[in-house]
Amino acid sequence: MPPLIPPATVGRLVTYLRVLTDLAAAGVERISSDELGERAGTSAFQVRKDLATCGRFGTRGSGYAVATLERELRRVLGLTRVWSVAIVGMGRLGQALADYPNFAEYDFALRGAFDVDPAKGGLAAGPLVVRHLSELPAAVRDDGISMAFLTVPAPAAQVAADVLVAAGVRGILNFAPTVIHVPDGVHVEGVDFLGGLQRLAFALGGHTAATIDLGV
Amino acid sequence: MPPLIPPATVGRLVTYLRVLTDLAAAGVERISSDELGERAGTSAFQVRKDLATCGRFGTRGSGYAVATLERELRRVLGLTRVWSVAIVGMGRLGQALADYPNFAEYDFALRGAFDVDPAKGGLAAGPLVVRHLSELPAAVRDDGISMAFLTVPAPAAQVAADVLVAAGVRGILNFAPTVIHVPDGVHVEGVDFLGGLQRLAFALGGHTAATIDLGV
DNA sequence: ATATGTGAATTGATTCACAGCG
DNA sequence: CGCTGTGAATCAATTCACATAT
Repeated sequence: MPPLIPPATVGRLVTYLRVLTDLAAAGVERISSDELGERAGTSAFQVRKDLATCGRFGTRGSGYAVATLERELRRVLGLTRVWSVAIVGMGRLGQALADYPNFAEYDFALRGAFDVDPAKGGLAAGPLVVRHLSELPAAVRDDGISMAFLTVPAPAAQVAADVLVAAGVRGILNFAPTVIHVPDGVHVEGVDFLGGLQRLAFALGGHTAATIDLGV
Repeated sequence: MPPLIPPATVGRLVTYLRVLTDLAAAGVERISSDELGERAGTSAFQVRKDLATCGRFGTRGSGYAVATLERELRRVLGLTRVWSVAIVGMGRLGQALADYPNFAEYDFALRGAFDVDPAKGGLAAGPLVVRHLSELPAAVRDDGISMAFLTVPAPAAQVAADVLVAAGVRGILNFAPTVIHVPDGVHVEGVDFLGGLQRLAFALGGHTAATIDLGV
C-alpha cells in the first residue's frame, strides 16, 4: 500500500505547521487557505488539497482555527510524542548538531553521540558524551533511539548506515554527500548542502530563463 | 533556447556526477545505465531518460565513458567555473560551514562571512574574517559573489534574504527553518534538517499499517 | 457573503517496451 | 548480441471551477 499521504504533501504539511506555530505565537486565531498559502510559499488550492488529504479541519466561510489545525497536523505527522535521536560521526558537523540548543522545542531529544575514533570517546558534545560506535546497539535498545543523524565522511557513510540499520534504527538523516542503500522499512532523508550549491549553479547558469523558485 | 531540464532531473544529475567522480577516482572507465542507476539509487530507465534530456553521451552496446560523461554533466550543470559564495549569519552553523575544508574540491570558493552583530566583526571564521552585513554589497560587487549560505535564525531570515537580493545575489541556500520570499530570477534551495526530522517522524509513525477509515 | 472541500482537467514525472546503433 | 535512446503508457502532482456549508 502506498503511503496514505503523498511525500510532496508531507513536506508541505511540515511547512504549514511551522507557519501555524508562528501564527499561534503571534496570537492569530484564524487563517484562510489564501494567507496560509502565501506564507508557506504555495497556492491556496494546494493548501486546501493538502489539508484535505488528512481530514476536514476548516470551517467554510471563515477558514481554519490556528490552534486546532496546528494540533491536527502534529498528530498527522506523528509529532505528538518525543523522538529520540542519535548522532553518528562527531566531526565538525556532528559537533555543531550536538550544540544545537532547540531540539526540545521541536519535540526531538538528543540521546547519543557516537564515533568510530577511540580518541573521541569521552569527549563532551553539547549535553552528551561521545561513545564508541560499538555501543550504539545497546543505546538504541535502552534509550529508545529510533532516528539518527549520519554525519560521517562520505566514504564511511554506507558502513555506518549498515551499523545503524543492524542496531534497529529505522530513520536516517543523511548529511553525507553520497547515496546510501537501506532495506525496506528504513527511511532516509537527505540533507545535502553541496548538492544544493550545485543545483543553484545550474539555476544560475543561464540554462533556464527567469524561473520562480520559492524555498521549501 | 537550450533544452530545459526538469528540476527532479537536475537533482539526479548531481547524484550521477558524484558517482562518476568516485568511479573515475577508482579507475573505472566505462559504466552502464544499469550500474549507474544502482549506485545512484534509481533505475536504469531513469538514468537513460535523465541523460537523454541533455544530450546523447552513451555508446550503444557498451555504456557510457566515465570521464566523458563526468565532463559533460559538469558542463550541463554549470560547474565548469568556480562559483564564489558568502556566508550570512555567523552562529554555530555559519562557523561550521566556514570551517568546512572541501569547498575547493567541489569548485566553490568561500569569499565572505557576514553578520549583523558588530561584536562578531573581525573574528576569524575558517580562512575568513567576519565582516558586518553592511559590507556585503561591496563584497558582492568586488569579489563576484553570486550565491550565499543563509544561516541566520529563522526570524531574521527574510530581512537577511532581502539584503542579499538587494546586493545582487541570485542564489540562496536557505538553512533557516522558514520560507523566504524572493523576486523572480532569484533562486532558493532549502537545506532543512529539522524538516527532515519531521518527515522521518511521519514515515516512522506507523502509517504504513492499515488505518481506520474516516466515517463519511 | 465568504472561504472550504472536492471532482475534473491539466500538467509533469516515471515506467515501460522496443527500435536502432555499435 | 548488448545497451542506449525514445516515443507511448502509466502514474503522480498540481491547477482549476464550483458546489456546499456556515
